[in-house]
Amino acid sequence: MNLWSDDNGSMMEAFMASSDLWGASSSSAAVQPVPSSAAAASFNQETLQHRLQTLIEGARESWTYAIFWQSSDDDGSSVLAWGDGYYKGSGGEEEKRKLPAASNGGAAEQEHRKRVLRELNSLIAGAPVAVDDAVDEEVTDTEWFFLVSMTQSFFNGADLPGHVFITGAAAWLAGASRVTGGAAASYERVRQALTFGIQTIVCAPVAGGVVEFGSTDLIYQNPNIMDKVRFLFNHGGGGAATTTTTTTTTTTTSWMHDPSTVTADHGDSDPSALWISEPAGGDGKDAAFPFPAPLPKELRFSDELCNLPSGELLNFGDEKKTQRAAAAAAAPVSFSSAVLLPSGDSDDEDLEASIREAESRPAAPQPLPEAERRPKKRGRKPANGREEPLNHVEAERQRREKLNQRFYSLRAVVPNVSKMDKASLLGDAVAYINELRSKLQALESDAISMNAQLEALRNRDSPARSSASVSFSSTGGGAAAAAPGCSGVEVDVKIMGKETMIRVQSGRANHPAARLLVALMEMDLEVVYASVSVVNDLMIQQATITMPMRVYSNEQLSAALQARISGTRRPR
Amino acid sequence: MNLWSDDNGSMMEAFMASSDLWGASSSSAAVQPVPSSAAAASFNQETLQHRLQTLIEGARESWTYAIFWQSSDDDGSSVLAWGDGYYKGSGGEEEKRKLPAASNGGAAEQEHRKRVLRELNSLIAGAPVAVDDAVDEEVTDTEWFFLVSMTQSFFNGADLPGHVFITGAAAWLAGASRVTGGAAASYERVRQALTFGIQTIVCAPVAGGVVEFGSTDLIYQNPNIMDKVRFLFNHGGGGAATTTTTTTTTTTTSWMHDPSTVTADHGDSDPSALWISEPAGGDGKDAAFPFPAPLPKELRFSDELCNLPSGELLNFGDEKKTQRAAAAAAAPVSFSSAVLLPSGDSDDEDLEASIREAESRPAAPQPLPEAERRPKKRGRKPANGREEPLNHVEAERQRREKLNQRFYSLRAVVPNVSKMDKASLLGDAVAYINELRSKLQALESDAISMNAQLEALRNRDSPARSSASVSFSSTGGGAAAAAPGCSGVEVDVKIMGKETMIRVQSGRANHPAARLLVALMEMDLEVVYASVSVVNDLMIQQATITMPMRVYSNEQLSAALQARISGTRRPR
DNA sequence: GGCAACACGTGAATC
DNA sequence: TGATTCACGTGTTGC
Repeated sequence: MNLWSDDNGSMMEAFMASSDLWGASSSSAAVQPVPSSAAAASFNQETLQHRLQTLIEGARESWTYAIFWQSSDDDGSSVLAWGDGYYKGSGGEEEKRKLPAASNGGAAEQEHRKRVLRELNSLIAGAPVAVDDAVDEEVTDTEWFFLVSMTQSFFNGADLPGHVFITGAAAWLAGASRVTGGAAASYERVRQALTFGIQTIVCAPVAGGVVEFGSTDLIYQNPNIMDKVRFLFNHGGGGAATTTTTTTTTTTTSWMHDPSTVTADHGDSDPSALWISEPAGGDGKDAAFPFPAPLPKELRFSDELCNLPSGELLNFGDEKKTQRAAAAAAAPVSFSSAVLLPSGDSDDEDLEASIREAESRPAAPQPLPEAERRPKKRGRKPANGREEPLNHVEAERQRREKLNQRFYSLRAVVPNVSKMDKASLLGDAVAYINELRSKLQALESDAISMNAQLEALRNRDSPARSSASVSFSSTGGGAAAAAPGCSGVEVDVKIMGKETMIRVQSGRANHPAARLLVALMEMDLEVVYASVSVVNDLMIQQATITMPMRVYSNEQLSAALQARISGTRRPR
Repeated sequence: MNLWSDDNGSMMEAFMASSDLWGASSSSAAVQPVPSSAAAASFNQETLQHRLQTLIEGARESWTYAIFWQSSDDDGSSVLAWGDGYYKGSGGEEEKRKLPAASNGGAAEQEHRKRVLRELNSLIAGAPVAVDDAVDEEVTDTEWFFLVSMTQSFFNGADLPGHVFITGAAAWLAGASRVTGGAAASYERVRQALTFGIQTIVCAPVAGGVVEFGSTDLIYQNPNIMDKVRFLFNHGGGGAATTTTTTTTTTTTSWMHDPSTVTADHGDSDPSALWISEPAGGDGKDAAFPFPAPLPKELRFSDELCNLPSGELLNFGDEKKTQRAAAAAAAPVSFSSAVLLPSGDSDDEDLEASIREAESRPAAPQPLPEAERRPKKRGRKPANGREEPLNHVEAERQRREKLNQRFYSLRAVVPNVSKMDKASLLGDAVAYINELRSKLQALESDAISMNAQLEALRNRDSPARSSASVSFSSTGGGAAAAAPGCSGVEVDVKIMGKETMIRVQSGRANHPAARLLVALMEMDLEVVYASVSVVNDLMIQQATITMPMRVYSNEQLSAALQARISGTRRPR
């Protein structure tokens, strides 16, 4: 039941872009005014709309909606306001029947909703043309909840999104229908969601705001969707380990980067956070929901997940797939109504597509449906005639799926990914690995030297030390007047007992003094005296350092300093 | 000029697999016997042959041959012997003309070579049938060099491959023709290569042996091909940072994992080693060689390399592309001769393919060839009729190329990749990142605790000081002698015209000198004089800097320095 | 409308 | 021989 599928996608974009007009609308809905929703267009590196859609549509759970709450903290107090949203609707056929009967509040409420929608529609369409009978469809609870959300905002950490944004800790509320009196219900938004039939609501902090998504189903915590959030809403800030679980019924368990587990199952599990599922509760009122209670996570085996039961990994949101799923609900209906309302006639002509979509989503327990699942390609030539390629196509689909899954995982562990595309991700991953590695190397050498110092300090009580030797540097060796191609940095080191004298002659460019001192710092050598002088373009440094218990040899020292001073790397 | 293209590839495999017979052959070639070449078939996770071919064929430079020297150190002494090889030949048309005239040694040598080849051929074909006139083609120098290589082996680090294998450091010898008396010529293999017209020879250590490849062209060092070596010859051992440059004419420069640079140009440069090109020399006798001297590396810009001049990144060896290139030389010739000899008639019927291959390899300077380059797809439906998709196809090709390049780079920095496929690579990369991260975290906490211990031990000797400690060891601190705000750092700044005098008085702990100088560096203030002295536990720094055009005010400067010196952040 | 990025179906090659 | 991986050309979407 997909609203604004591709057919009216542009219309929806206009709808979203014009949301700043809403504050001026004479909407009679009892909601607070929108503070500054003009931010929707300012976040433009791929439309938010599309990312939300990707997030929701690709998931194997059936999420109902997704919202990006955008922070606009230009003024002192931060405020989260509607950034963008995507409404998918719940499962499909039961929504129309169930919800109006349940808690819709009767005719008056419906009339109210319709009136508001009419006004909104007229705002979008520019003129109030022919939208009257467009909204005589019933407005479901979740639709209404979603639409009303557009008008809401949260100041200074207020309510659930605000809290998540301030604390930087994600929240996953599931099964709240059974604990309406619980702690989470203190949030107005959660309470509201509950009354409108949302059973699961998740808020995750992202760059510049909070992503909230929810479902009328009971969905237990799983990391994949959080990976996806991080991937799609690339938040460089916040750190990669800020997510935390908060559940209404279970204890909070945060799990940060346990490498053993991640390494054990080879990157298929979420590397940044583990969501402990709540085993109890949830009388999943939607019996068709494919993941009963302790959803079958794929922590199955270590090396490769090539031999998965087919259909297990089909959860990557992509254009075609979204279209495919959306095609089940795309119905011939008047244009402006299609924007806000799902068409009532769900008996569409594209029956196969809906069937396929319905049976490809629930991870089919049988190994392969094989003969069914007609591909029903959209705009491709089927090359029909063989039966072999159908299987091949499926296999290839799964291979791509797996690859994308891996990309998600990689994205989740690499911070500061510059762009969203795969090539950049790979490049950034490489850079990140190198950064990590060099950091590790630096730390390791630090640790070694510290260890040596520690040892030295400990052993200083017992007077059995071997110092005294005075050796001369090996680098310069008299001639060595800046060999061709070399960097023109001369380093002389004289170790004299506990103290060591260092003389460095270099150019004056690139801050050699800072380099020398940083190098000494990183080797944990304390400076007792130093002088820097510049004559013409030559810089001459002289330093005396203390090195209790000769941690480094003469050669090590001079080589290290030489490298650090003449190196291209700029210490920071 | 592709020997053993796909058409006779199986024949070539048989040829290679039967190489253990060679020791028993009555070959009259003056070469040492092969010790144990039966290893060719033991390295089976993708044929070596194919990987060598991929390595060579995909590169943008025109390599002539590639050899895998396999180590068989089952017995105590290690020995490198012929593992597998791939011969591509040089450019093409000039080979036949130039080489026989140059140094072939005349008719006697030719007769000798032909006789050896005949024997080899007869060994392969099983019976000496009709191979007589097959080898009346001239045997070029490089072909001969390659073939003779099959019979060679290197004991215990002897010669260039042995040395590379023992030291684990790659070697890139280029332009050696001008320095025949140089150090590299002490290697017999290099000398031999030179005499047979090889101008560039590269040896890289890989898992279980050494990959050697060479060219009759002068090819300067570039990291891409090394990435590819690492990717194709997945060496889990050896570490990813073992490569080192050795050039006959320039000084050796090794460059290990400089993270700043890698981060700066965003993973497009080779992350593991930088090959300094030799700017001089190289009267590139092949004028058509596309990369003149300081080959245009892509260290061009920082963020993304989307807008490359098209055709820049075409260097990934792949089946189709290899086939395409090979098709240029596949000529109708007798079977057994085609195995060892290129057919003489280079005027092939597949003219378009050769043209396309010839003009797609040299990175075309013009933005896009546009109308030319007929796709000439092999088994695909062309959907001809439009002219738009041709460009699209090219763009897509380049996108894939870039992605693969990134995969190579990633592969190069991730050790222990379990399998060769992309999905495993990604998974392993994720695991590796997490491993690194956890290691780093552990080390960091170790460092903190060690630092605390160190501090404690140091303070035990002279219990008179808790003053001025800018200790960042927030962990053990206890009373945290360094109260926030009063860090015990005094900064005086006097701006006097262009020069500015700075005086800093602080504790001696935590390297305040380094902090000061780094702060100055980051504000881009050049030091003309500085002195650091320590009296008791007090450090007094004095510095004179130049500040043309008063960029900072007195207050800004002193505040910034105060913050940086007393801050907890340790500059790196 | 060009262009970049992506997923898809498909042919081929490998094990 | 079936499974799996890969690159290619193509359609599509969003800027």
